[in-house]
Amino acid sequence: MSRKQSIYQEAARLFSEKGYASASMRDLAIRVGIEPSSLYSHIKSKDQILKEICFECAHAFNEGLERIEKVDSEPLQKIRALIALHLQIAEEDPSSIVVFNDEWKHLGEESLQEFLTMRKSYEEGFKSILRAGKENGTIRNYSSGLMLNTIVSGLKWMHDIKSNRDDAMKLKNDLTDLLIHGIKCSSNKGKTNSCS
Amino acid sequence: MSRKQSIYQEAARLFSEKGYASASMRDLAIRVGIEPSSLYSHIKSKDQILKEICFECAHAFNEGLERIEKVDSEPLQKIRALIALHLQIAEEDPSSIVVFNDEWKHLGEESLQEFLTMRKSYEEGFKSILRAGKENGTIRNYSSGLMLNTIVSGLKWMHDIKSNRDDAMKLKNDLTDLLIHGIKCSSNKGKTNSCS
DNA sequence: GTCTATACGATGATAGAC
DNA sequence: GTCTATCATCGTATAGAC
Repeated sequence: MSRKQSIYQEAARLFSEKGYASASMRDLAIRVGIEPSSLYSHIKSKDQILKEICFECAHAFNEGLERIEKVDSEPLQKIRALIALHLQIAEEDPSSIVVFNDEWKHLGEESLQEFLTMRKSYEEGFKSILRAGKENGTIRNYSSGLMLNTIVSGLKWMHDIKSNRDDAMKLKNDLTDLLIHGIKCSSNKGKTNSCS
Repeated sequence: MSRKQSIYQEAARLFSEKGYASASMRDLAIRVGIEPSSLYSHIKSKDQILKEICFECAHAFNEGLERIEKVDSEPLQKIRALIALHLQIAEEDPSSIVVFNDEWKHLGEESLQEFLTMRKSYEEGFKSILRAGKENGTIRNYSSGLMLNTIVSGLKWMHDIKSNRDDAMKLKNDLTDLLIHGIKCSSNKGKTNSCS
Protein backbone atom coordinates (compact mmCIF):
# COMPACT_ATOMS: atom_id res chain seq x y z
CA MET A 1 0.00 0.00 0.00
CA SER A 2 1.33 3.40 -0.98
CA ARG A 3 1.90 6.06 1.62
CA LYS A 4 -0.89 8.09 0.11
CA GLN A 5 -3.30 5.20 0.49
CA SER A 6 -2.19 4.68 4.03
CA ILE A 7 -2.80 8.35 4.82
CA TYR A 8 -6.34 8.16 3.47
CA GLN A 9 -7.06 4.95 5.31
CA GLU A 10 -5.81 6.27 8.64
CA ALA A 11 -7.62 9.54 8.06
CA ALA A 12 -10.92 7.73 7.56
CA ARG A 13 -10.37 5.82 10.78
CA LEU A 14 -9.32 8.94 12.68
CA PHE A 15 -12.17 11.12 11.38
CA SER A 16 -14.70 8.40 12.12
CA GLU A 17 -13.46 7.98 15.67
CA LYS A 18 -12.93 11.59 16.76
CA GLY A 19 -14.88 13.54 14.18
CA TYR A 20 -13.32 15.64 11.45
CA ALA A 21 -13.02 18.84 13.46
CA SER A 22 -11.42 17.17 16.47
CA ALA A 23 -8.93 15.15 14.46
CA SER A 24 -5.67 16.99 13.94
CA MET A 25 -3.07 16.55 11.27
CA ARG A 26 -0.64 15.82 14.09
CA ASP A 27 -2.84 12.90 15.21
CA LEU A 28 -2.91 11.68 11.65
CA ALA A 29 0.85 11.96 11.23
CA ILE A 30 1.41 9.86 14.33
CA ARG A 31 -0.84 7.11 13.00
CA VAL A 32 0.88 7.14 9.64
CA GLY A 33 4.27 7.21 11.33
CA ILE A 34 5.75 10.38 9.83
CA GLU A 35 6.08 14.03 10.81
CA PRO A 36 3.03 16.27 10.26
CA SER A 37 4.69 18.35 7.57
CA SER A 38 5.54 15.24 5.57
CA LEU A 39 1.85 14.58 5.05
CA TYR A 40 1.77 17.51 2.67
CA SER A 41 4.05 15.78 0.20
CA HIS A 42 1.14 13.40 -0.44
CA ILE A 43 -2.01 15.38 0.18
CA LYS A 44 -3.01 18.94 -0.48
CA SER A 45 -4.92 19.75 2.66
CA LYS A 46 -7.09 18.32 5.41
CA ASP A 47 -10.23 19.43 3.55
CA GLN A 48 -9.09 17.52 0.50
CA ILE A 49 -9.01 14.26 2.45
CA LEU A 50 -12.53 14.79 3.72
CA LYS A 51 -13.69 15.65 0.23
CA GLU A 52 -12.29 12.48 -1.30
CA ILE A 53 -13.72 10.22 1.39
CA CYS A 54 -17.18 11.75 1.14
CA PHE A 55 -17.35 11.73 -2.65
CA GLU A 56 -15.99 8.21 -2.99
CA CYS A 57 -18.90 6.97 -0.88
CA ALA A 58 -21.37 9.21 -2.67
CA HIS A 59 -20.30 7.78 -6.01
CA ALA A 60 -20.60 4.23 -4.71
CA PHE A 61 -24.20 4.90 -3.71
CA ASN A 62 -25.17 6.64 -6.93
CA GLU A 63 -23.55 4.02 -9.13
CA GLY A 64 -25.22 1.27 -7.14
CA LEU A 65 -28.55 2.98 -7.57
CA GLU A 66 -28.07 3.32 -11.33
CA ARG A 67 -27.23 -0.36 -11.59
CA ILE A 68 -30.33 -1.33 -9.66
CA GLU A 69 -32.57 1.01 -11.64
CA LYS A 70 -31.59 -0.72 -14.88
CA VAL A 71 -32.65 -4.18 -13.73
CA ASP A 72 -36.17 -5.20 -14.66
CA SER A 73 -37.61 -6.31 -11.34
CA GLU A 74 -40.34 -5.51 -8.85
CA PRO A 75 -39.99 -2.31 -6.81
CA LEU A 76 -39.83 -4.28 -3.59
CA GLN A 77 -36.95 -6.32 -5.00
CA LYS A 78 -35.18 -3.11 -5.94
CA ILE A 79 -35.57 -1.79 -2.40
CA ARG A 80 -34.09 -5.05 -1.13
CA ALA A 81 -31.18 -4.49 -3.50
CA LEU A 82 -30.74 -0.93 -2.25
CA ILE A 83 -30.67 -2.14 1.34
CA ALA A 84 -28.06 -4.71 0.34
CA LEU A 85 -26.09 -1.92 -1.32
CA HIS A 86 -26.02 0.10 1.89
CA LEU A 87 -24.95 -2.92 3.90
CA GLN A 88 -22.28 -3.85 1.41
CA ILE A 89 -20.75 -0.38 1.21
CA ALA A 90 -20.74 -0.15 5.00
CA GLU A 91 -19.13 -3.54 5.34
CA GLU A 92 -16.41 -2.83 2.80
CA ASP A 93 -15.21 0.36 4.47
CA PRO A 94 -16.87 1.00 7.83
CA SER A 95 -14.71 4.01 8.67
CA SER A 96 -15.38 5.85 5.44
CA ILE A 97 -19.10 5.33 5.71
CA VAL A 98 -19.14 6.91 9.16
CA VAL A 99 -17.31 9.93 7.77
CA PHE A 100 -19.73 10.03 4.86
CA ASN A 101 -22.71 9.83 7.21
CA ASP A 102 -21.59 12.20 9.94
CA GLU A 103 -18.86 14.54 8.72
CA TRP A 104 -20.08 15.76 5.34
CA LYS A 105 -21.29 18.98 6.93
CA HIS A 106 -17.67 20.07 7.30
CA LEU A 107 -17.16 20.12 3.54
CA GLY A 108 -16.30 23.52 2.11
CA GLU A 109 -18.96 25.65 0.52
CA GLU A 110 -18.57 24.51 -3.06
CA SER A 111 -18.04 20.82 -2.28
CA LEU A 112 -20.99 20.89 0.06
CA GLN A 113 -23.30 22.04 -2.71
CA GLU A 114 -22.13 19.30 -5.02
CA PHE A 115 -22.46 16.74 -2.26
CA LEU A 116 -26.01 17.77 -1.47
CA THR A 117 -26.90 17.66 -5.15
CA MET A 118 -25.64 14.10 -5.36
CA ARG A 119 -27.53 13.13 -2.24
CA LYS A 120 -30.69 14.71 -3.57
CA SER A 121 -30.28 12.74 -6.79
CA TYR A 122 -29.86 9.49 -4.87
CA GLU A 123 -32.88 10.19 -2.73
CA GLU A 124 -35.03 10.99 -5.75
CA GLY A 125 -34.10 7.71 -7.40
CA PHE A 126 -34.85 5.84 -4.21
CA LYS A 127 -38.21 7.55 -3.86
CA SER A 128 -39.16 6.85 -7.48
CA ILE A 129 -38.85 3.15 -6.80
CA LEU A 130 -40.96 3.49 -3.67
CA ARG A 131 -43.60 5.36 -5.66
CA ALA A 132 -43.68 2.65 -8.31
CA GLY A 133 -44.32 0.13 -5.56
CA LYS A 134 -47.13 2.21 -4.15
CA GLU A 135 -48.71 2.49 -7.57
CA ASN A 136 -48.73 -1.23 -8.25
CA GLY A 137 -49.94 -1.97 -4.73
CA THR A 138 -46.91 -3.80 -3.40
CA ILE A 139 -45.69 -1.02 -1.11
CA ARG A 140 -47.73 0.66 1.58
CA ASN A 141 -49.15 4.08 0.98
CA TYR A 142 -46.81 6.03 3.26
CA SER A 143 -45.05 9.18 2.13
CA SER A 144 -42.03 8.11 0.09
CA GLY A 145 -39.88 10.59 1.99
CA LEU A 146 -40.91 8.97 5.23
CA MET A 147 -40.01 5.51 3.99
CA LEU A 148 -36.75 6.67 2.46
CA ASN A 149 -35.57 8.40 5.60
CA THR A 150 -36.61 5.62 7.91
CA ILE A 151 -34.93 2.91 5.87
CA VAL A 152 -31.73 4.86 5.31
CA SER A 153 -31.53 5.89 8.97
CA GLY A 154 -32.40 2.42 10.13
CA LEU A 155 -29.37 1.12 8.23
CA LYS A 156 -26.89 3.61 9.64
CA TRP A 157 -26.08 1.79 12.85
CA MET A 158 -24.93 -1.33 11.01
CA HIS A 159 -21.37 -0.17 10.53
CA ASP A 160 -20.45 -1.20 14.03
CA ILE A 161 -21.35 -4.79 13.36
CA LYS A 162 -18.10 -6.64 13.12
CA SER A 163 -18.13 -8.34 9.76
CA ASN A 164 -16.26 -11.31 11.17
CA ARG A 165 -19.17 -12.20 13.44
CA ASP A 166 -20.45 -15.61 12.49
CA ASP A 167 -24.02 -14.36 12.55
CA ALA A 168 -23.32 -11.29 10.43
CA MET A 169 -25.20 -12.77 7.48
CA LYS A 170 -28.23 -13.57 9.60
CA LEU A 171 -28.21 -10.07 11.03
CA LYS A 172 -28.13 -8.53 7.59
CA ASN A 173 -30.98 -10.73 6.39
CA ASP A 174 -33.07 -10.02 9.47
CA LEU A 175 -32.47 -6.29 9.24
CA THR A 176 -33.53 -6.35 5.60
CA ASP A 177 -36.67 -8.30 6.43
CA LEU A 178 -37.53 -5.99 9.30
CA LEU A 179 -37.36 -2.94 7.07
CA ILE A 180 -39.17 -4.61 4.20
CA HIS A 181 -41.96 -5.76 6.52
CA GLY A 182 -42.39 -2.14 7.51
CA ILE A 183 -43.19 -0.96 4.00
CA LYS A 184 -44.56 -4.09 2.33
CA CYS A 185 -48.22 -4.46 1.62
CA SER A 186 -49.62 -7.51 3.35
CA SER A 187 -51.08 -8.92 0.13
CA ASN A 188 -54.69 -9.86 0.72
CA LYS A 189 -55.34 -12.33 -2.05
CA GLY A 190 -54.37 -10.17 -4.94
CA LYS A 191 -56.45 -7.14 -4.17
CA THR A 192 -54.25 -4.23 -5.16
CA ASN A 193 -55.77 -1.75 -2.78
CA SER A 194 -55.30 -3.84 0.31
CA CYS A 195 -52.87 -1.43 1.85
CA SER A 196 -53.98 0.51 4.87
CA MET B 1 -35.60 34.10 29.79
CA SER B 2 -32.46 34.44 31.87
CA ARG B 3 -29.13 35.01 30.22
CA LYS B 4 -28.01 31.59 31.36
CA GLN B 5 -31.00 29.96 29.70
CA SER B 6 -30.37 31.88 26.54
CA ILE B 7 -26.74 30.73 26.51
CA TYR B 8 -27.79 27.08 26.79
CA GLN B 9 -30.44 27.47 24.13
CA GLU B 10 -28.09 29.13 21.65
CA ALA B 11 -25.39 26.60 22.47
CA ALA B 12 -27.71 23.72 21.64
CA ARG B 13 -28.57 25.34 18.33
CA LEU B 14 -24.94 26.13 17.56
CA PHE B 15 -23.62 22.70 18.51
CA SER B 16 -26.34 20.98 16.53
CA GLU B 17 -25.60 23.04 13.43
CA LYS B 18 -21.80 23.06 13.38
CA GLY B 19 -20.90 20.23 15.71
CA TYR B 20 -19.44 20.70 19.18
CA ALA B 21 -15.79 20.80 18.13
CA SER B 22 -16.35 23.32 15.34
CA ALA B 23 -18.49 25.64 17.41
CA SER B 24 -16.42 28.24 19.20
CA MET B 25 -17.19 30.24 22.28
CA ARG B 26 -16.72 33.30 20.09
CA ASP B 27 -19.54 32.07 17.83
CA LEU B 28 -21.70 31.47 20.85
CA ALA B 29 -20.99 34.89 22.31
CA ILE B 30 -22.06 36.54 19.06
CA ARG B 31 -25.37 34.67 19.08
CA VAL B 32 -26.04 35.57 22.67
CA GLY B 33 -25.00 39.15 22.00
CA ILE B 34 -22.20 39.60 24.52
CA GLU B 35 -18.40 39.37 24.54
CA PRO B 36 -16.89 35.88 24.79
CA SER B 37 -15.41 36.43 28.22
CA SER B 38 -18.81 37.47 29.59
CA LEU B 39 -20.10 33.97 28.96
CA TYR B 40 -17.99 32.76 31.84
CA SER B 41 -20.01 34.77 34.35
CA HIS B 42 -22.85 32.33 33.64
CA ILE B 43 -21.24 29.05 32.68
CA LYS B 44 -18.18 27.21 33.87
CA SER B 45 -16.81 25.93 30.59
CA LYS B 46 -17.70 24.76 27.13
CA ASP B 47 -17.57 21.14 28.29
CA GLN B 48 -20.08 21.93 31.00
CA ILE B 49 -22.63 23.09 28.44
CA LEU B 50 -22.26 19.90 26.44
CA LYS B 51 -22.56 17.84 29.59
CA GLU B 52 -25.80 19.48 30.67
CA ILE B 53 -27.41 19.16 27.25
CA CYS B 54 -26.50 15.50 26.91
CA PHE B 55 -27.57 14.48 30.40
CA GLU B 56 -30.82 16.40 30.27
CA CYS B 57 -31.83 14.36 27.24
CA ALA B 58 -30.51 11.15 28.76
CA HIS B 59 -32.65 11.70 31.85
CA ALA B 60 -35.70 12.41 29.74
CA PHE B 61 -35.28 9.07 28.00
CA ASN B 62 -34.61 7.07 31.13
CA GLU B 63 -37.49 8.63 33.03
CA GLY B 64 -39.80 8.03 30.09
CA LEU B 65 -38.73 4.41 29.99
CA GLU B 66 -39.37 3.96 33.72
CA ARG B 67 -42.83 5.43 33.35
CA ILE B 68 -43.64 3.09 30.48
CA GLU B 69 -42.25 0.05 32.27
CA LYS B 70 -44.65 0.59 35.16
CA VAL B 71 -47.79 0.53 33.01
CA ASP B 72 -49.48 -2.84 32.69
CA SER B 73 -49.83 -3.24 28.95
CA GLU B 74 -48.76 -5.44 26.06
CA PRO B 75 -45.09 -5.28 24.97
CA LEU B 76 -46.09 -4.00 21.56
CA GLN B 77 -48.03 -1.17 23.20
CA LYS B 78 -44.99 -0.33 25.28
CA ILE B 79 -42.82 -0.16 22.18
CA ARG B 80 -45.38 2.18 20.65
CA ALA B 81 -45.11 4.32 23.78
CA LEU B 82 -41.31 4.32 23.53
CA ILE B 83 -41.48 5.44 19.93
CA ALA B 84 -43.86 8.20 20.98
CA LEU B 85 -41.38 9.16 23.69
CA HIS B 86 -38.57 9.55 21.17
CA LEU B 87 -40.75 11.63 18.89
CA GLN B 88 -41.98 13.79 21.73
CA ILE B 89 -38.52 14.52 23.11
CA ALA B 90 -37.26 15.34 19.62
CA GLU B 91 -40.18 17.63 18.96
CA GLU B 92 -39.83 19.52 22.23
CA ASP B 93 -36.18 20.40 21.72
CA PRO B 94 -34.86 19.45 18.27
CA SER B 95 -31.48 21.10 18.76
CA SER B 96 -30.70 19.36 22.01
CA ILE B 97 -31.63 15.97 20.64
CA VAL B 98 -29.18 16.40 17.78
CA VAL B 99 -26.44 17.23 20.25
CA PHE B 100 -27.47 14.24 22.35
CA ASN B 101 -27.42 11.97 19.31
CA ASP B 102 -24.27 13.17 17.60
CA GLU B 103 -22.00 15.04 20.00
CA TRP B 104 -21.91 12.87 23.12
CA LYS B 105 -18.57 11.44 22.05
CA HIS B 106 -16.96 14.75 22.93
CA LEU B 107 -17.86 14.38 26.58
CA GLY B 108 -14.90 14.20 28.93
CA GLU B 109 -13.66 10.87 30.21
CA GLU B 110 -15.68 10.69 33.41
CA SER B 111 -18.90 12.11 31.95
CA LEU B 112 -18.60 9.80 28.99
CA GLN B 113 -18.57 6.74 31.23
CA GLU B 114 -21.65 7.89 33.08
CA PHE B 115 -23.38 8.70 29.82
CA LEU B 116 -22.65 5.29 28.36
CA THR B 117 -23.89 3.63 31.54
CA MET B 118 -27.17 5.50 31.26
CA ARG B 119 -27.48 4.58 27.61
CA LYS B 120 -26.78 0.95 28.38
CA SER B 121 -29.47 1.00 31.04
CA TYR B 122 -31.99 2.48 28.61
CA GLU B 123 -31.13 -0.06 25.95
CA GLU B 124 -31.48 -2.95 28.38
CA GLY B 125 -34.93 -1.78 29.43
CA PHE B 126 -35.94 -1.39 25.80
CA LYS B 127 -34.66 -4.87 24.96
CA SER B 128 -36.45 -6.44 27.93
CA ILE B 129 -39.75 -5.26 26.53
CA LEU B 130 -38.85 -6.64 23.11
CA ARG B 131 -37.96 -9.96 24.69
CA ALA B 132 -41.27 -10.12 26.52
CA GLY B 133 -43.01 -9.60 23.20
CA LYS B 134 -41.02 -12.36 21.60
CA GLU B 135 -41.90 -14.70 24.44
CA ASN B 136 -45.63 -14.15 24.21
CA GLY B 137 -45.55 -14.35 20.44
CA THR B 138 -46.51 -10.80 19.59
CA ILE B 139 -43.09 -9.69 18.40
CA ARG B 140 -41.01 -11.34 15.71
CA ASN B 141 -38.11 -13.50 16.68
CA TYR B 142 -35.33 -11.15 15.62
CA SER B 143 -32.40 -10.35 17.88
CA SER B 144 -33.58 -7.72 20.35
CA GLY B 145 -30.40 -5.72 19.74
CA LEU B 146 -31.20 -5.65 16.05
CA MET B 147 -34.71 -4.39 16.65
CA LEU B 148 -33.59 -1.87 19.24
CA ASN B 149 -30.92 -0.36 17.01
CA THR B 150 -33.09 -0.27 13.93
CA ILE B 151 -36.01 1.41 15.69
CA VAL B 152 -33.86 3.93 17.52
CA SER B 153 -31.86 4.75 14.38
CA GLY B 154 -34.99 4.87 12.27
CA LEU B 155 -36.32 7.58 14.57
CA LYS B 156 -33.24 9.77 14.49
CA TRP B 157 -33.98 11.65 11.30
CA MET B 158 -37.31 12.92 12.63
CA HIS B 159 -35.84 16.00 14.30
CA ASP B 160 -35.77 17.88 11.02
CA ILE B 161 -39.51 17.56 10.59
CA LYS B 162 -40.91 20.98 11.26
CA SER B 163 -43.43 20.53 14.02
CA ASN B 164 -45.64 23.23 12.52
CA ARG B 165 -46.27 21.15 9.41
CA ASP B 166 -49.93 20.39 9.18
CA ASP B 167 -49.21 16.73 8.45
CA ALA B 168 -46.77 16.32 11.33
CA MET B 169 -49.21 14.16 13.23
CA LYS B 170 -49.82 11.89 10.25
CA LEU B 171 -46.09 11.54 9.71
CA LYS B 172 -45.54 10.54 13.31
CA ASN B 173 -48.35 7.99 13.17
CA ASP B 174 -47.12 6.55 9.89
CA LEU B 175 -43.54 6.34 11.11
CA THR B 176 -44.73 4.52 14.20
CA ASP B 177 -46.78 2.08 12.14
CA LEU B 178 -43.92 1.46 9.74
CA LEU B 179 -41.58 0.52 12.57
CA ILE B 180 -44.21 -1.54 14.38
CA HIS B 181 -45.02 -3.44 11.20
CA GLY B 182 -41.36 -4.32 10.98
CA ILE B 183 -41.31 -6.14 14.31
CA LYS B 184 -44.92 -7.20 14.78
CA CYS B 185 -45.95 -10.79 14.36
CA SER B 186 -48.58 -11.13 11.67
CA SER B 187 -51.00 -12.97 13.95
CA ASN B 188 -52.18 -16.11 12.20
CA LYS B 189 -55.40 -16.87 14.03
CA GLY B 190 -53.99 -17.09 17.49
CA LYS B 191 -51.15 -19.47 16.86
CA THR B 192 -48.38 -18.19 19.11
CA ASN B 193 -45.54 -19.53 17.01
CA SER B 194 -46.61 -17.94 13.79
CA CYS B 195 -43.55 -15.76 13.58
CA SER B 196 -41.01 -16.53 10.95
C1' DG C 1 -22.25 41.23 34.79
C1' DT C 2 -19.93 43.13 31.21
C1' DC C 3 -16.11 44.88 29.36
C1' DT C 4 -10.78 45.16 27.50
C1' DA C 5 -6.67 42.93 27.45
C1' DT C 6 -4.24 38.99 27.31
C1' DA C 7 -2.24 34.43 28.41
C1' DC C 8 -0.98 30.36 26.20
C1' DG C 9 -1.63 26.06 23.88
C1' DA C 10 -3.11 23.81 19.55
C1' DT C 11 -4.11 24.25 14.90
C1' DG C 12 -3.27 23.85 9.50
C1' DA C 13 0.16 24.79 6.57
C1' DT C 14 4.79 26.40 4.48
C1' DA C 15 10.09 27.09 3.74
C1' DG C 16 14.11 25.15 2.99
C1' DA C 17 18.02 21.80 4.31
C1' DC C 18 19.16 17.11 3.33
C1' DG D 1 10.03 12.44 0.53
C1' DT D 2 11.20 13.42 4.99
C1' DC D 3 12.88 16.22 8.20
C1' DT D 4 13.43 20.69 11.55
C1' DA D 5 11.92 25.05 12.29
C1' DT D 6 8.52 28.20 12.10
C1' DC D 7 4.41 31.16 11.06
C1' DA D 8 -0.08 33.07 11.51
C1' DT D 9 -4.34 32.15 13.37
C1' DC D 10 -7.68 30.72 16.30
C1' DG D 11 -9.05 28.09 20.41
C1' DT D 12 -10.64 28.28 25.66
C1' DA D 13 -10.20 30.63 29.53
C1' DT D 14 -8.65 34.18 33.13
C1' DA D 15 -7.48 38.92 35.40
C1' DG D 16 -8.94 42.99 36.68
C1' DA D 17 -11.18 47.69 35.67
C1' DC D 18 -15.73 49.60 35.72
